[in-house]
Amino acid sequence: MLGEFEYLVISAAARCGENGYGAAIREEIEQTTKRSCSIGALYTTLDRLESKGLIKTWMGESTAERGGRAKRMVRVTEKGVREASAFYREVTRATRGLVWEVK
Amino acid sequence: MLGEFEYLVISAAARCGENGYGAAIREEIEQTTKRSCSIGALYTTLDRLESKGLIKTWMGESTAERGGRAKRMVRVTEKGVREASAFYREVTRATRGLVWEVK
DNA sequence: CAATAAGCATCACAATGTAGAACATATGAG
DNA sequence: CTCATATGTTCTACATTGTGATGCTTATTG
Repeated sequence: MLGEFEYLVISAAARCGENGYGAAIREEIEQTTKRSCSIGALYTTLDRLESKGLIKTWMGESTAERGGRAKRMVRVTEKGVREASAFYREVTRATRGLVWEVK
Repeated sequence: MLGEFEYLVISAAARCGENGYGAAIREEIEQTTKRSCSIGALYTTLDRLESKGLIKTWMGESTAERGGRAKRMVRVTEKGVREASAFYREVTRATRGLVWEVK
């Protein structure tokens, strides 16, 4: 089963779509979660997700911007979608009937 | 942040309410997730959740049933509710706008 | 008291989470 | 043309969580 952070990464990558790459995904995560995501955490997780076949990555070309170094592009695979979906479903099921309100 | 399995355990415990104890929680998890939950996984996690103050456990009294050994009763603390809530909210946020359908 | 049932604790190891330093490569300034 | 600065990625190390197997306790039943 996916871990929670792995889920965050896959979700962010999916949201980024066509132009998903390392640094952008990181920003996306920070925006949606409102907490900081360290560089290391991100790339380590990308490596693991790729080796499990849940995402596919490849080096893009460098762009003509200052510091426009080649980016590591990311795409979520079908298997990745299935796993993410399963994770979400499981969390949803586990929560069914609960309210999580502090009484 | 809570781990995924920790979330399953807290949720199950919350659902069990008054009569939540080790073995019952385990069954609850197996029913909602449809997959098996090993004994070790459960108790190890209960220990960790308790040491983080997310649940409180205590030994109940033994009952007059065959093998009616004393049970380890479990109650989710307010802190536990907050954490579980935060976990759920984060997963929900990360999912916003996504559909998770295999195209 | 032996057999069996229900439940719990412990240990060991695998998988995930997380931070930070180091490295690479692009442009822009002078 | 080379130095400062910006964008991005790789590597390394360690902390936290996930998971299964095995064994220990304490209860009833015959």
